[in-house]
Amino acid sequence: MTSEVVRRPAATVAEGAVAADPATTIERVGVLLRARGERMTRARRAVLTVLACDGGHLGAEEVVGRVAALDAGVHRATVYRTLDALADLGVVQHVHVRRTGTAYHLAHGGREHLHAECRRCGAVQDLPADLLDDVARAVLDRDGFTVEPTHVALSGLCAACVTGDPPGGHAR
Amino acid sequence: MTSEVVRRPAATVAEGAVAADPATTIERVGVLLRARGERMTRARRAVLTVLACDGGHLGAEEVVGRVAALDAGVHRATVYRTLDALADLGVVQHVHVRRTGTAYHLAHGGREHLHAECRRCGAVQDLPADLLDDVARAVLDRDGFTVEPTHVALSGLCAACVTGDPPGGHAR
DNA sequence: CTATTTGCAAAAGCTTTGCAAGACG
DNA sequence: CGTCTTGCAAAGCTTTTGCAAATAG
Repeated sequence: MTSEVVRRPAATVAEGAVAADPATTIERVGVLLRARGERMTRARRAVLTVLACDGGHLGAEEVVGRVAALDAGVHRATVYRTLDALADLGVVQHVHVRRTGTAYHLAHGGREHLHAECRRCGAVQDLPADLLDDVARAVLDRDGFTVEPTHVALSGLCAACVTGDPPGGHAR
Repeated sequence: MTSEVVRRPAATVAEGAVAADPATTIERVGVLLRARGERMTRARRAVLTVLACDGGHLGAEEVVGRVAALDAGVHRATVYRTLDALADLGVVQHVHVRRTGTAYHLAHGGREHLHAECRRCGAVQDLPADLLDDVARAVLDRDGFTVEPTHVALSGLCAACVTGDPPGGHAR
C-alpha cells in the first residue's frame, strides 16, 4: 500500500522562496517594499498576481495584457516600471529572449533554472540550474568574467524544429 | 543540406583579427552571390568593406553609420537587408547582444568563437569556440535541443565591473 | 501630510515593408 | 533586357520619459 507518496516535484522546491500563491506573494513582497521605503500598490499587486499565477516566462507585453485583463486601470508604462522595481527588489527575474524581448518570472528563493530558446519556433525550455557551472568557473578563471547563466537564454533548435517541421511558424 | 560549399581555408584562422582584406572578401562573396543568382552591388561592397575592416562585433546601426561614411548613398534599410542577405549566404554571422541589439561580423572559415557581454558596461568579450561543447552535448542528450553557442552572447559581469567600478556607465 | 507611484501621451531606438525607380549580369 | 536591389518614407514594435495628479503609509 502506498502509504505516503511524498513525491515532491523533482524540481528544486526552494525554501524561503516566494510561493506561487498570489496572496502570500503579495504580502511578502509588501514587507520587502516597505522595508525600503517603497509601497505596495494596486498596479504592483496586479503584476505580482499575474506572475504568481502563470509561473512561466512572460514577455513584458504579455504581462501588460494579463494585467490589463485583471485590472483595467493599470497602464502599460506602469507595468514596465513595476517589473523594473520588482527586479531591483530581487523578487522578479528577467531573461533576455529573442522572441518576446524580455521574459519575466518570479524569482525562486534559491537557484534559478536556465533557459534555452528555439530560434525557429520560439519555444522556451527550462534547463537545470547547474548546467553552466563548469563553464562559468572556466570563464572566471580565464578572464575574470563572471557569467550569470540565468540572464540570457541559450539559443538553438528544439527537438521538433531540428527534424524539419516546426509546430508553429518561423522565428528568427 | 550538406556542406558542399567547399571554400578553401584560404587563411588560417588563428587568433586575432579576421584579417580579411576587403577586396578579397568582396570578390569571394561576389562569386557566392552569383552562384545563387544574386548580385554584387555597391551597397553590399560597402557593407562587406566595413565588416572586413573592423573585424569586431558591430551593431547593425553601427554598420549603418560606417557604411554611410564610406558611401553616403547607401540607405539604412538597405544595410539591414544586406546584412540579412549575407547572413543567409553564410558570409556574415550575427550574435544577439543586449546593448547593440544584434552584432554582426564576418564568418571565419571554420569555427566561430563565442561571446560574453558585460551587462553593466556592455563590453563584449571573445571566448573559445569549444567552451560550450560539453554543455551542448548534455542538452542534446537530455532534451534533444541543439544548442548553437555562437548565436547569443553569455551575460555577466566583466572583471572590471565585478570589482565595483565600471569604466563607462551602467547598462542593463 | 509628504514622498512615492501612476496615467497619459509622446518620443525614442531598432527593424521591417511596400513600391516604383535603378542597377547588375 | 529581365531580375534582383535599392531608396525612400512610413509604419511597427518594444521600451522609456516628463509631469501633474493620485495614493500609500
